[in-house]
Amino acid sequence: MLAAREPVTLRALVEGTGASTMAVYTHFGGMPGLWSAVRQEGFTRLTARLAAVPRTDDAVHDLAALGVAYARTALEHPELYRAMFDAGADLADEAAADASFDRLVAAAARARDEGRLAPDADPRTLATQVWAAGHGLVSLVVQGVLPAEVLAPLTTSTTVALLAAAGDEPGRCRASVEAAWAAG
Amino acid sequence: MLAAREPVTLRALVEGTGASTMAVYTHFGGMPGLWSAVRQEGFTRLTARLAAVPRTDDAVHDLAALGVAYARTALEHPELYRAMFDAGADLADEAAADASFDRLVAAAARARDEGRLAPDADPRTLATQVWAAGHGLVSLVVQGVLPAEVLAPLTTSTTVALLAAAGDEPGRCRASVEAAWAAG
DNA sequence: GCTGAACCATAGCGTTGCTATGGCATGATG
DNA sequence: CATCATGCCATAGCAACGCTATGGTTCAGC
Repeated sequence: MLAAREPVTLRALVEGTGASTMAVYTHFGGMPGLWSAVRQEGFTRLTARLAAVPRTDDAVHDLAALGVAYARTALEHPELYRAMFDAGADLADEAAADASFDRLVAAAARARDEGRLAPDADPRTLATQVWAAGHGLVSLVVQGVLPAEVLAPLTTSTTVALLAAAGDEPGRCRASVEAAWAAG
Repeated sequence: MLAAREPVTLRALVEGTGASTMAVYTHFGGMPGLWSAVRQEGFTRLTARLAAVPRTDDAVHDLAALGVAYARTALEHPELYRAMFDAGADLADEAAADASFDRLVAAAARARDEGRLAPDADPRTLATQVWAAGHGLVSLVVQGVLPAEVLAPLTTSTTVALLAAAGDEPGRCRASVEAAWAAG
């Protein structure tokens, strides 16, 4: 129903499944609980996608590859992505969302430890910047404000700008990030 | 009702106004039309806020000041900001939103023309990057994912990174952007 | 074979957005 | 001045929404 852009109503949901509306309440405790489960599933899929990103010997490439996987996941199921970041929604298992973010922090830390970034660069700050910028671009694309074609080039240049500001050599950085987008 | 975080229902809206539900339909054509008008009002206010940003002789400072005004406006009325970028909503007058963006593009173009940025820097691309990154940070703060305290420093460093990548001298750039946040 | 708990189908409540209808102004026209 | 046309809104009611109370069904454990 999300993919078909149909309004997700309780009655339409159980229609055809042979179950009645009560089944939703016994299993999810109501409509908000169902949405919470949907978001949970979204973050679970996202975490699985990020976990499947292979580790290479280029930490900056891997950091960018996480961003690529993030964007691809979001664009594959835009409605799910919007549901994940829907307002006024509390996530039952916040660890799922944190796990994805921690992977980004770890990649940034590795890039720093391997000498690609300045020694005083904060991986957490950098990861937050990359994530927020990517989230902003993906959000605008997902809801049609920006065309999908600009996502790759804009995310690339923004990521390169952030990493270069953190100490990486711009030319080498751009090569790593562009390789990640080409591979993904 | 937005500020009080009450659910905006048609019946609750007309209660106390002496009018009936039909008034909403004659003036707005229904509930979607009313939300469209709310978003319109949001963009109108945003445009007014950005128009009130004074022009100095530092184009980079002015560009950052637009970002500060944007963030301040969003955080003052978080529910209005969320409504403005709500999914599945078509804006009646798209020119209002474009007007705000054009101010950002103009500021970037001025920075380039005054020699702060590289001659081949594209103002439109840079403006889109700054806007998307700011939108991402503001969105995450507005819905409580990130704490409000990180907005100023993260927006500052991201903006500096993007402008530095576009050719500005990092130290001078940071001074300009930080001055904008201190003034706003 | 009995008991207790878990689960769900049925029916119905209150509220939602929305529409059909009719009454009441106001302003132009003869 | 009388008449009609038009725009606006109050009333009443409809279909659909999320949700709950109730009772029937199923199945594991003793």
